[in-house]
Amino acid sequence: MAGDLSAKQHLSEKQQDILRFLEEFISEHDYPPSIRDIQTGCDISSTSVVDYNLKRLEEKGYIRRDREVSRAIELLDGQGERRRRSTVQVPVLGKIAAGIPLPVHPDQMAPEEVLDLTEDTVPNRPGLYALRVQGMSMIDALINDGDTVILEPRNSADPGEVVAAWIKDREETTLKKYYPEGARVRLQPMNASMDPIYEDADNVEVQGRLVATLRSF
Amino acid sequence: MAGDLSAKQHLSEKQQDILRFLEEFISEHDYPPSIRDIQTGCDISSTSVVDYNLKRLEEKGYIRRDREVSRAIELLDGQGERRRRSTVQVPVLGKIAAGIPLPVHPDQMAPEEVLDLTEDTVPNRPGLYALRVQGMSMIDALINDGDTVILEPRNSADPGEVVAAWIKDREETTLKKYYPEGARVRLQPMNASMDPIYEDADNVEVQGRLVATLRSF
DNA sequence: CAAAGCCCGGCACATATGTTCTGTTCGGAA
DNA sequence: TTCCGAACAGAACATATGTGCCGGGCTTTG
Repeated sequence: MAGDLSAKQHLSEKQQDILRFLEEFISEHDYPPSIRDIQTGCDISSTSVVDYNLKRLEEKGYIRRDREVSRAIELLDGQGERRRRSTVQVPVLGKIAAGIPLPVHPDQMAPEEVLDLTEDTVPNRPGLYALRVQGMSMIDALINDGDTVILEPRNSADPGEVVAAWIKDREETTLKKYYPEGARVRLQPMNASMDPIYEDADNVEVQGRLVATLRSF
Repeated sequence: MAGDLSAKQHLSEKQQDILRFLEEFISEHDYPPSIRDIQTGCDISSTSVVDYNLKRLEEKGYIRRDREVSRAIELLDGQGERRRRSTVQVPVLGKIAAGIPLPVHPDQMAPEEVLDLTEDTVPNRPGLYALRVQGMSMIDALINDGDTVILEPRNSADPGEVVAAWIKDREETTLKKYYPEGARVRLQPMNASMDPIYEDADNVEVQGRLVATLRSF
């Protein structure tokens, strides 16, 4: 028990109780409880006891408080890191299938739905949007029917980035790794066992960069 | 303008300003601002003006307030639905590669990292854990090197579910659709163009159910 | 033009809420 | 025992914060 460096510092039962209550309250209300909310919620006899234990929790890196500010409690992870990362709202602009181009002006479209994602899922960049994949035309990009792809609007790409490319003469959008090679472009499937295709640079139009893919079951 | 059921109701510039400030403040502090915070943050002359516009925002379904409670503002989506879904903490328990079994007792392992995910990414079920995929042995499940898989601990599965199955005599974990067929089990790759494999039921051990996969670029 | 309604300013008020002070209780150390 | 610090009780205090009221400018409507 002693000298256990990596272990969480000891929390009294009351402190664990408070921590649980904080989580529950916040997830229910979207704002933190007041000291008296905690008092009644955890059956504690006095506000000073709550305050006392909150101070201990703050010392141990489980919460952060702003003095004099009501309900100013942030949940931390026990090592002083913020636990509740901010979320990013990503509009779902529609479906994508082989032969259907991506939306050209994502900003102007009315989203049919908005995804709430954390930065553990997608990096927070401006203009991100999502599309539902319909059909299996992108199986060579390891993307299946029903998956969701997150894209960042782009007109060009650096070599090696995964892009949504509109191939003009085929009238088709494809997701591939992008390698410009002089007058032509090599488009490499994500599945390393598959062969690349080559197109004239004129024939390829970068429409966006692939940022993430999601699949739920 | 009248009778437009689906459209968002008109928001004054000041109201949009307040809404933006709310988002910004909450994502920065993890707790909502007070009326006076909004006042100074949006350069509004009086608390009553803030209050007035908050009332309008509440009527229009963009926020919800609890009366008499300080900082009790929840963000809604304009149709009365909660916008800030609660997040789920999913521990990353390690890597997975061909030939490496899944952790048997996920609860007891110390996570090397914790993912913060919304319910738009994974359903909130107890015991979820994540693994980083190493190597391309799961390419037939449309899962690539570097992907993250989210699993739910399970000892059995319903037909058609995607499971992590330990195949004893091969000493290998595989992700496939699970179809029990009498004394044997059909394991169907997720890529519909690939053929299923068949194993004796005795030789297959369900270790978990695949809940989601994530890929970032 | 008057009446009505929307939006705003300024201010005082009530209360919601964090803080602090004084004690008390309980174990373990000296 | 005595001493001391951690944890707890209870209450008073100070301020942070939501609310109500009154009035004014502005537009709309008749």
